[in-house]
Amino acid sequence: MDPSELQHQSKTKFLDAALQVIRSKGYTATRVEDVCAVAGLTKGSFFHHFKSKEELAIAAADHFAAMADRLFASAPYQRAEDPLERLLGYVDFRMGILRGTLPDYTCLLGTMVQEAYDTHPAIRATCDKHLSSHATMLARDIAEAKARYVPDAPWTPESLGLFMQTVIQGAFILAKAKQGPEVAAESLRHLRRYLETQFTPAAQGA
Amino acid sequence: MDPSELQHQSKTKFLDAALQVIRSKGYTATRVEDVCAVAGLTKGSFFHHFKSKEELAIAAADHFAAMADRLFASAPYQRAEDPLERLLGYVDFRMGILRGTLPDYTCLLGTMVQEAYDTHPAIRATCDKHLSSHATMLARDIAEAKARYVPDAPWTPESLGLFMQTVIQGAFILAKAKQGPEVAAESLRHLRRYLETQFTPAAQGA
DNA sequence: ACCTATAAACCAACCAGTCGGTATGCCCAT
DNA sequence: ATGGGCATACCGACTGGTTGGTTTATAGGT
Repeated sequence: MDPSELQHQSKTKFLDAALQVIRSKGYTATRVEDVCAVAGLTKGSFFHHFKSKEELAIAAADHFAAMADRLFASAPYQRAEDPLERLLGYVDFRMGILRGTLPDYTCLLGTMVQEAYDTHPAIRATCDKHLSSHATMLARDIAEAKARYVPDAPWTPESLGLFMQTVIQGAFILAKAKQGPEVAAESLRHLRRYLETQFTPAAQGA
Repeated sequence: MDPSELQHQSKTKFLDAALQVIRSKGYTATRVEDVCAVAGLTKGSFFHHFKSKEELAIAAADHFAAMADRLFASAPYQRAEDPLERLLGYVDFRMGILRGTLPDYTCLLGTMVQEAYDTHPAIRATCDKHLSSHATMLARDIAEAKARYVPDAPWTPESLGLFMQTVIQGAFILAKAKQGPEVAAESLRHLRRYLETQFTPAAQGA
């Protein structure tokens, strides 16, 4: 086996373990040894691959964002020709992945940035980068749909993309409070309804 | 000075300090001694008033919710006769209180529940209780406005009240990521626009 | 021989919670 | 009115478990 592939394997184990543990307990309460236990490796190996716990958090954020990018890039709704259909497809798709336990579907970036925004600037910056880039991805479809259906709508594509992120992040908080995805799904339905109204010229308010 | 008032003073100092520190650093990263330092009191006094850090968190959540209740109960928009005007007034009012630093205007409940939902069931339950009760307060105005303007709208008042909480909580996450309230205010503008469309009979989609 | 990955024992700092003690004020019996 | 008993508020040194990070050692591939 290629040694760089071996490294890759162990590092990936740590990163996957970090996703799971941090999304359950938050960044601060996550112990390096928790991550090692879940990864099935030891601290010696951990500090061979990461120079600190904070570096793990940043790498985990990158790892998470890369996974999310692949997930959405390969989702079936992407094949729709109509940008609005893709946008609504995105919301429906997000509703569909609210499965399993809370750590399975909540967002690592939102979890970490809430805790670390003031105390760990590097983590905050990384979470911001990925959250914003996800919103920008949405903004591309939004811009296309806006040009096609409601060119005079009173919002920018960027702003609406960020609003979609806002709803998703808030939905996870309520889901945690209520211990289940139903309230999150219901919020996504409201979001979908908002998008429908905004892209329907007849109904479009000021 | 009344001794019970004295107790009240010190306990309140701890609670106010906890609001500030936990909203900056999160629950886990908050050290009891941080709270003591901000309160200007000592650990001995702290553990005289609270039996554990977790009990502080729960008391702080209650304290925060009570403050918020007073704040919104006495806000000027409450005087409007029209329930829809009160609802939109609420959103505008929330936009208006996005002032100062992030710990000044973000929500203790959302911050704590995100971190503690899995590890501290009692904290989770308390946060849920207050978040839900705030949403229920909104749902009262929503129900009145729905009856008056859009009795056949396709959502329940409870669901829309929770959605408003969702947007607010998500807005704080984005504000933390981007280090300022602008993105939160922009999300509240989208929320306001959604409310306007949903309470305008002509524009109301299925 | 050398280098990477992993292991395991170890260390020093940190921190929630404890404990012995002081101060203050109230109640009530004398 | 006074002094003893008692409860409450507070202090700050201390403790014991925890945990991020280090060090030393070993296995195995080249």
